[in-house]
Amino acid sequence: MSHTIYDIARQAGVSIATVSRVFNESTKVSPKTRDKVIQIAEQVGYHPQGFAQGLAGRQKKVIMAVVPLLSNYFFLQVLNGIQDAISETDFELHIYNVKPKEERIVQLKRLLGRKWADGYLFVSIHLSNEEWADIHKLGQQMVLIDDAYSASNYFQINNKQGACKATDFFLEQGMRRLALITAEKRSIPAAKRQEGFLETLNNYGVSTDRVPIVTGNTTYRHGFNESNGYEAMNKLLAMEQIPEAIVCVSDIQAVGALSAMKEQDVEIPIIGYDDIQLSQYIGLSTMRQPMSKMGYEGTKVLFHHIDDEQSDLVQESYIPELIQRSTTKNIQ
Amino acid sequence: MSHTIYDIARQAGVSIATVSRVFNESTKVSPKTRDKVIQIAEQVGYHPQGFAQGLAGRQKKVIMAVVPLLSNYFFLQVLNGIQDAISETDFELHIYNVKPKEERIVQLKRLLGRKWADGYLFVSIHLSNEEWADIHKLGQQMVLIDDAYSASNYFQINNKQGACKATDFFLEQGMRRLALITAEKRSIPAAKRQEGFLETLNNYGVSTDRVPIVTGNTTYRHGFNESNGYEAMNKLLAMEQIPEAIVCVSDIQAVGALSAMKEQDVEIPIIGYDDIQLSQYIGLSTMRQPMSKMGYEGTKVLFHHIDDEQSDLVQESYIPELIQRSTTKNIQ
DNA sequence: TTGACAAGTGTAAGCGCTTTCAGTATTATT
DNA sequence: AATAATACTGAAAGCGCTTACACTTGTCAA
Repeated sequence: MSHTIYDIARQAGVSIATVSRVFNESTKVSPKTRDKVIQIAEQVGYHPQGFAQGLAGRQKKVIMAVVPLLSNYFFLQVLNGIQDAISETDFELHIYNVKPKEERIVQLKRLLGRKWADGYLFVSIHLSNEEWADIHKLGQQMVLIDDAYSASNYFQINNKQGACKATDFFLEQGMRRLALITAEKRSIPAAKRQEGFLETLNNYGVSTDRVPIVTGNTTYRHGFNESNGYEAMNKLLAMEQIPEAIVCVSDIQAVGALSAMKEQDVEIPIIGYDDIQLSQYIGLSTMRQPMSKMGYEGTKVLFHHIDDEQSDLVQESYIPELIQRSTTKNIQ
Repeated sequence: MSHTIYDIARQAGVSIATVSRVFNESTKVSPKTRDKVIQIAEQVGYHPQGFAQGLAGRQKKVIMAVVPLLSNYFFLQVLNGIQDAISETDFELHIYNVKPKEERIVQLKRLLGRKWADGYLFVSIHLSNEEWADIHKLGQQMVLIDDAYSASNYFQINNKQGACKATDFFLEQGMRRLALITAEKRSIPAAKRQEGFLETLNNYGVSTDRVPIVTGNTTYRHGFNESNGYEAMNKLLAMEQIPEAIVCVSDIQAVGALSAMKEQDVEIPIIGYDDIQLSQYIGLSTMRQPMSKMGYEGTKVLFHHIDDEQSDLVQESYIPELIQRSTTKNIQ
């Protein structure tokens, strides 16, 4: 039923070393022998077993992308970029989805310890420096996407700058009474975005003492959810002086905020963050991040490091781009 | 740097067999020895290498989900279900994304031949019977999700029945001048949905001779795209007698159709198909498929078959559910 | 003709585990 | 006390491959 390299070797009248060489296109094999082996292999549908190759060889020809709960557009985009880069090689991509029920760090250490792949891409896995240090110590090639750790390759997004851009946009329009819809403080991206918002106001000489910074009570996904935005917006609408424009730390919250506005029949300019697929359809202005590019470039860098362990670290921070849609078009 | 079972055995003063037994929780090991081994392993951060276990053992403890271009909500939902089922076990889930640039069947045969996993879940991989037969012959445990092949386990959706339900809904409201926005004929789901549409009309005694069945010219993804729906809708709007209601073979096309309606400032009831995430936000009525359930159940079945190779085939067809939202709410 | 070299191939030693089988120490049974 | 049963452990044989090394030819310059 199942053939091994021995079967092929026997049938082709050669040694297993030769069969192996044919499949690895490594050392010279005479065209005649090669053809014979290939012919037999095709006939019986033989392919070298991944596990045996991985154990015996120096490379496994596998890249593993480690992602958290596979659930949103962000990963899909990043994965597409990764996919593109992998397609150019003879590596396989295996995706590992961290299980929500088990402690992350334990799971990751086990995964790396099991040495499944030649290199790992961590997508949106947010760990503390100590935790990354722990992982890094395991000595596997890796690149982080959407997180940063000083001793590793990473591609991240400058959350602060993104928020600066959004805030700047409104200030340039002459608006001064801005508000921020934020998420939980312990979310680093949320914190950074908030920082950018405040800093930009300061730069423009706008006092930040009484700037409304609100979030909802729904804490699912650290507050990055629609209900949270809805609740937050209602808080803003309940204020005696309603803000002129709103910066929001995520599109999904902005979606909730928009429903709240609609209910109260008001229209306040708003800029979200992430450019989720939905935003395009509902005309939500947003900060777009170069997701697929990060995936692609990150994978390229990983391959470099697999080929040459000594190559220099690559650490990039991209700045998001403001995509203007209808939620900022009615201004003026 | 990297430890093997020998290092652990030596440090713990036992044989490698014992270390192996500790990690496999198999035969009895005295608590004392077990603790000693575990302690040492934790200390140095040892985990058995996946490749060595896979080669030596009878099980690899890996399930592989094979998916096409990872790009839409459908897979994400299915994957969530798979994930849930996997979480209940000590298996790992590896996701394999078929590369668009290489011929599918070649890729799949190679993948299975390499024996990466104990079982395979094919999600939305549509092949002909001959092709499935080829794959099946490789003798791996597998279940198809969103496709069917008689000699294999599968979980599919009854596309025809779904379309029947949608069509039925409009007919029940007394409407008779219906239209269908379809996709390319070579897409089996599209063809089945069209079949259901026509059959239902027939059942109600509505002549199907001149029923408008249209599609756009954009063939990307077999016509399952927004532009296609937009173009198709414009064709319908250009008819001398505009239909009373529209059944559409996909939500994404319905989205395009809705923009076309908006442009011409008309509102015609429409039901899409798939219940993509967006539909909820734009209020598109649609046929919802039990995606996550299929993933969950499919994985369970796969485990059964891995445990007991002889167990009976499971072949299920689910019927989608009509989700009514605003695009069908204005009816009478 | 001879030696040097290249090209092609085979032999065999692992890679890091699992698992069978056999052995020893311990406990239970009569 | 003698025997049987049980609990635990180790030795060693693979799992299916890669690859260093050795070997056999054939070719060509000297």
